[in-house]
Amino acid sequence: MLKIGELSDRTGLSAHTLRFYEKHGLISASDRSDAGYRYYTDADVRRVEFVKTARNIGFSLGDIAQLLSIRVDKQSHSCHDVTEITQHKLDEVNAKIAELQSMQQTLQILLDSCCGGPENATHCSIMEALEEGDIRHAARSGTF
Amino acid sequence: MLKIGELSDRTGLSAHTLRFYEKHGLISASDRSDAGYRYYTDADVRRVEFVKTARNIGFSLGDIAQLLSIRVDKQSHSCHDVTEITQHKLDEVNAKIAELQSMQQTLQILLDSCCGGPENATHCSIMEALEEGDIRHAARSGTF
DNA sequence: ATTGACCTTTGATCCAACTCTAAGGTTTAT
DNA sequence: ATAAACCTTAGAGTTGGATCAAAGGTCAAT
Repeated sequence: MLKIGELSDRTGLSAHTLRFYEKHGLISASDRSDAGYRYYTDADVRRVEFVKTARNIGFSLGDIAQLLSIRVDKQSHSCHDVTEITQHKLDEVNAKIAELQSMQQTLQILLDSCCGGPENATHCSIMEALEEGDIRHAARSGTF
Repeated sequence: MLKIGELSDRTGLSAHTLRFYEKHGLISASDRSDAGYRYYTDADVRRVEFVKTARNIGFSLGDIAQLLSIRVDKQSHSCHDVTEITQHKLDEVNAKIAELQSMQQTLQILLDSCCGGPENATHCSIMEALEEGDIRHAARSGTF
């Protein structure tokens, strides 16, 4: 049985983060000491590792909650349930990539248009382009 | 002289957002009525459009503040100053794209490995991969 | 017995870029 | 004169994923 600090050492997630995940229903300690210390079993460790792997791939905590609910009762869920979550995430990622590629192109065009030298910016073509506003459509939604 | 609602109509930015930008020093009204109503000139409109264009490309408000300070005194700034901001943004965008492409690949591999059918998830290869944790390195930093 | 490392909780703070609310004052048209 | 549509401010809330602080309780080693 591991205490939270030991679980933290083992998983590389901070104790803060582990408590945060618990608060959000992703993980829990199998037992508590009289003083309230969390004690984790090997099964708990595996669950935390599962969360960590999913998070590293890019799944949100909400996605992970869904994956965990499948994990604890695989019988009642289908492969389709799992691929649906995965496909949805992939769609999100692809949309974000497309958006960023649009920015990338615009930025590259701007850079290509400007000398980038020590000349003063009175006739800087980047500044002119921003002034004109005749920039290709650039998608924008999420924060970046 | 436009009131904030008229500027909002003209630029497509909400009055809330215009006030928000003002609070953050990006824009301002050239004048105020006795009652405190903001009044905007054509020059103000051009500045707001500049902000909007830069924002649409993907520059952060902080970046835009820098670009604006160049804009008001182009003499004292060089093309290099402008390309530096732009290049920095491009580097950020490229880094983010690389990260997302890593996620994309991982997700695609997972999807390819799974039948996605109505079979129960007892032997789902996606679940197994998450369980094993032997997933290729996936970069992670910002929120997504 | 005391030091220092650990653990507990609730609740606050951070980031960016808004978005909205509350509670009121002003302007314009009828 | 009164209603509708506008405007003002300070400040709170949103999202996601942490991250930290305060104030204290517990435990292992010396």
